[in-house]
Amino acid sequence: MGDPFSAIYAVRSGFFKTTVVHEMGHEQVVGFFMCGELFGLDGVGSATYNCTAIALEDSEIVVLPFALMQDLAQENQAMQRQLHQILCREITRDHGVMMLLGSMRAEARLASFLVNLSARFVRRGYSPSDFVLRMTREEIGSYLGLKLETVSRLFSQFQKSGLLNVQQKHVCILDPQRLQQLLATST
Amino acid sequence: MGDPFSAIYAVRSGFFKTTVVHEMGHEQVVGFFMCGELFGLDGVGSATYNCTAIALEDSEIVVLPFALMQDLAQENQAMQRQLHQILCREITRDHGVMMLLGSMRAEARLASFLVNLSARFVRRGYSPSDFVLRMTREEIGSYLGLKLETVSRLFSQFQKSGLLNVQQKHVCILDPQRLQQLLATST
DNA sequence: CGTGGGGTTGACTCAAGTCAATTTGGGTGG
DNA sequence: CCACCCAAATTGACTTGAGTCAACCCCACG
Repeated sequence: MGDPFSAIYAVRSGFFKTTVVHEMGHEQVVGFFMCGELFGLDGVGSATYNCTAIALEDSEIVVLPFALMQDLAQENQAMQRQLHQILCREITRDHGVMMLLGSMRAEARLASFLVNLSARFVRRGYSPSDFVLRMTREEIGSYLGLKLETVSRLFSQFQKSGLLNVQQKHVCILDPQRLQQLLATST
Repeated sequence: MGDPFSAIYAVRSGFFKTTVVHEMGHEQVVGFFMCGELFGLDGVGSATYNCTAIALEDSEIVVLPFALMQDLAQENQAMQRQLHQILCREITRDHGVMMLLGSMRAEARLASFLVNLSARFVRRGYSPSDFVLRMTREEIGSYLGLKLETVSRLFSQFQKSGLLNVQQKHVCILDPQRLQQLLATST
């Protein structure tokens, strides 16, 4: 954050979080990015980045100089459309998170988070039901607008009710169906 | 929402809200737009709009066909940059809302909302301290992740503590300084 | 002049936060 | 290789901020 904007970044391997900081040191996670996903888009409009990105494990990224992308977009219509799509998808993604933070109960938030992760893993050819979280409970909580204790309690509760198995960072989803249904649990 | 995407919209006069709907009817306000602001950006990436826009009073809009804007951007570098900036600003704006929803107490959320409105009014040459809300308590609540009763109570509380005067939709900010300080009230 | 949607207020409830004690497990240095 | 260390995670007891439910008021509109 604050660095002059010059490029956007594609995750080649590994796992990242992005955070924004509020007045006076309070910080919040605004996104998690895995292989094949892009971050740094928030800098496009301003002279500097508005987020800080942090690798949650050893990772590799591809640097995409934005000036170059703009030139390509100017020459090539398909490329331009692609670029706009990328920016817009970030907007839509954020709206989803706003929805989650604004109107879902803690239970539904965590369920939504897990369903989302699962979908992203499966798209990459990993198991949809068996994965390792790269982030801490505190980071999950920050992203979901919850305290770390609440996140921990919810994991335990989900486990007790047979939805999944948790062993620290290792999660195994047992009943994806019921997890999905939790999302609809209205306020 | 759901209509085929074709254009973005600039508010020429009046006031709009945009909403997204969650599984099964539950709806949330994701933005308010006044004179000079743009909405409909959420449709850029997909074939259809992801939000519904609703005028909160008699309003006029300028329709900006997106295909046309893309053509212009392709010819003109400054135009292209402008367009990217517009999209990105929406992302940054959303991050701000995520921060608000994820980590601020009810009091701070409403204060933030009022400070933001005030800044936008003053930029348009209106009074920063004296304005009429075009939206209901319920819409404010939906946007801020609060219930309408909570919003109403907060207005009363702010009034009692001399921060502002409220008379239904008419708001008069008495102590902008202290209102600003409320934002820092950490969780 | 009645009607109804929006707003206000009070009493009560409960989901999530806070504080604090304890466990787990990975990583490090002797 | 083992013992220790410490950050992360878990769990319990208690508190509290915001939600819920319900009664009532205000005022714009037909």
